[in-house]
Order: sequence, then structure tokens, then C-alpha cells
Amino acid sequence: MSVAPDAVDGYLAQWALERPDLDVSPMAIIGRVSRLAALLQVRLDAVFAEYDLQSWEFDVMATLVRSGAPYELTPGALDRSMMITSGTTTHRITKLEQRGFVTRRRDEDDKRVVHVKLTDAGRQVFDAAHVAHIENERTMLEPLSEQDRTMLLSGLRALSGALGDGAGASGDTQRA
Amino acid sequence: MSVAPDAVDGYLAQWALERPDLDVSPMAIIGRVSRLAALLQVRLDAVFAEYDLQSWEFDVMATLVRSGAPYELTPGALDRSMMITSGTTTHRITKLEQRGFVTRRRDEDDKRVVHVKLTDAGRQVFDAAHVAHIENERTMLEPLSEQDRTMLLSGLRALSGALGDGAGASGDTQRA
DNA sequence: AATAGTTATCTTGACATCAAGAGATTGGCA
DNA sequence: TGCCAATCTCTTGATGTCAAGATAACTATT
Repeated sequence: MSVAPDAVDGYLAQWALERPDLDVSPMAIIGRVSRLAALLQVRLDAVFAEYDLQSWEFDVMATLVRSGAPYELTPGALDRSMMITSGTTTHRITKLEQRGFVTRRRDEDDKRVVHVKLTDAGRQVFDAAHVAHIENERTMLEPLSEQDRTMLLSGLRALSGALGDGAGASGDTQRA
Repeated sequence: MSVAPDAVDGYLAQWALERPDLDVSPMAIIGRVSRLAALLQVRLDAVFAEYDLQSWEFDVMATLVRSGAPYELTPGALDRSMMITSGTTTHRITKLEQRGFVTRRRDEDDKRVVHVKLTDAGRQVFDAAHVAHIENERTMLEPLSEQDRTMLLSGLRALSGALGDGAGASGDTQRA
């Protein structure tokens, strides 16, 4: 390959010296996915910060918008969609409520249930951040050739399949 | 494609309905990387737990072992290698020291410097977990065809390059 | 109706992490 | 030599997260 070695190549080389008896090649894929996710997160956070948002705040609002009008979900639905525990959801909603980006409303019929709704203010902030976020993602992928993207996408989908991440699977975690 | 849709395909479909004016296609790659990293982490943690280890504990010990004999680094070197702040490093070392997996030793010549060294007990636990960890990774990738792996690897390396993650770049984060 | 089990949300306590800065030591330069 | 800037580690306070369980409300069965 003519490609420049990256950080993971460095780790592989170190392991080859220290434990030549072990085949650490799976790390070339799995280690890179983890590492790239961390590197990507830093870049994504930088744009969210321009809109005074934490990535988890963007995540919650994105989940509400994705759900379609009236941009309203229960805490339980947010739990499942974002792969977080209920305690975390409560905390997130409370914080966003304090900032005026969502409202809480108790259900009339089933008083256990709460409805979390994106406010107009929340929607405005989100939409602005969303456009910048997508542009940010587009820019990060710009150096990749069409072939790179196709291969990467195929590979990632195959890995999704290998891990059993079906369309019905719960969990979000990715940003928008 | 004949591949089954995954969770990210679901999000893309939702966005296509809600905001057909936006091109959210970069999410197909970037969102998947983030999501896959989270899913992988869950699987990796499960094996670490069998050895009563947190993934950050495994990370620290892996960094020490990778560095070669005498399996000793300074907190600063650990900071840089693991992409964490110095406060976090202090905390990690203290915890591992309490468990008897590493020792702290002040440098004789430069009294600001500390040397963190893996103990024999730490090495034993790490080696056992390491073997299981690699086997775990291997199993996760087993469903992928040779072509899938090649494409995925090429794509990931291309993305590494796009993000400027050179071999000299600091930061670790990936597990072993 | 009364009760037991289920569901939905929230609370509590512990913990890993970060940002910012404090404390200690070293090295260079006047 | 004496002092200032740089370096290295650690401390502090805040935050987001989870696991476990508490609380309240609903449902089904008797």
C-alpha cells in the first residue's frame, strides 16, 4: 500500500515486537473503528460548541426532530432510541428543559407517562446546528475518493450485519 | 444491495421524510462509525468483565506492555498515548496501584517525574485478558468475508488519512 | 372491588472524566 | 548565583453516566 501509516499501524508494529506469537490483526479493524470514532467526536463537538451545545443535547433534539411532528417523545422512547439509561434521560431532559429547548407534559390518560416536546426555541437552535453539523461531516469526508467511500460504506454495513445491528435494533448514539 | 438494512438506514429514512431538503448522506459513514464503536465497546467490555477489568484498566496495562520492557512509562506519556487528560491519568494510576497492578516510583534525577510500572500481578491479569480479548475480536469479525475485511480496512485507513491521524499522532483510545 | 404484577419515570450514590489551576522541580539566561 | 519560564504531576470542582431501586399509576385476575 502507498498509504501513509496511521496511529493504529504504530500499535500493530509495537505488538509485533512485544508479542510476535499473538495475531493482533483484528485490531487493525476494531481498533481503528474505536479510534476513528473518538477522533470524529472531537471534530463534531467543535461544531456543536459553536452553537453552545453539548453533543448529547444535539442528540436528544435530533431524536425528537427525526421522530417527526409534533416532535414529541416519552422519556422511555428516548432511552431506547439513544442507548442510555433512564436516569441519564431524566437528567438530560431536565437540563434541556432549564434551557428552554424542551417541555415536559404529563399524559392525561396515563399519568405515569410524560411527553417531552421540542420547543420552537429548541428547534431553531437545532436547525442551525444541524446544517453546520452536516456541512462539517461533508467536509471531513471530502478527501475520500468515491471508491474509498463505497468500500468504507460496504465494509461498515457488513460489520453492522456481523454485530446484529438490525433496523429494528434499538439504540442511537450516533450524531444525527 | 442485498444487505439487510441496519439501524443507521432507519435514521436515514427518517431524515429523508422529515428533512428531504438536506443531504444527510455523510451520516451513513460517520454515524455508522460512531454507532459501531459503541456496539463494539459493549462486546469488548463483556470480556474484560470476565477478568474483573474495566476497559480503561485494560487500556492502561496494554499501553505499558506495548511500550516493551521494562513495561514502564511516565504519567505524561500515558496521557499522550491514551488521549486523556492528566487528571484522569492520575486517577487511573491510583486505582491500578490500589489493585496492585502497577507501582509508582519517583525519578531520582528529575524529581518531578514519576515512573509507572506494571507489576507481575498486573502482567498476569493482562496477559490472560489479552488472549481472550483478541479471541473476542476475532470472533466478532468472523462473519465478514475476506473481501469485506479488505474493503473495510482500506476504507478505514483512508478515513484515518482524511482525519490526519498520522503514525506520529498522539492518542490511543483503541483497546489493545 | 381488592390485590398482585407490570410499566413508566424519577432518585440516589458511585464513578470516570475533564478543565483549570496549584505545587514542586528543573533548566536557561542574565 | 539568582530568578523566571517551562515542565511534570497532582488537586479541585463540575459534569454526564450508570446501576439499583423508589415511587406512582395502570391492568388483569380473582
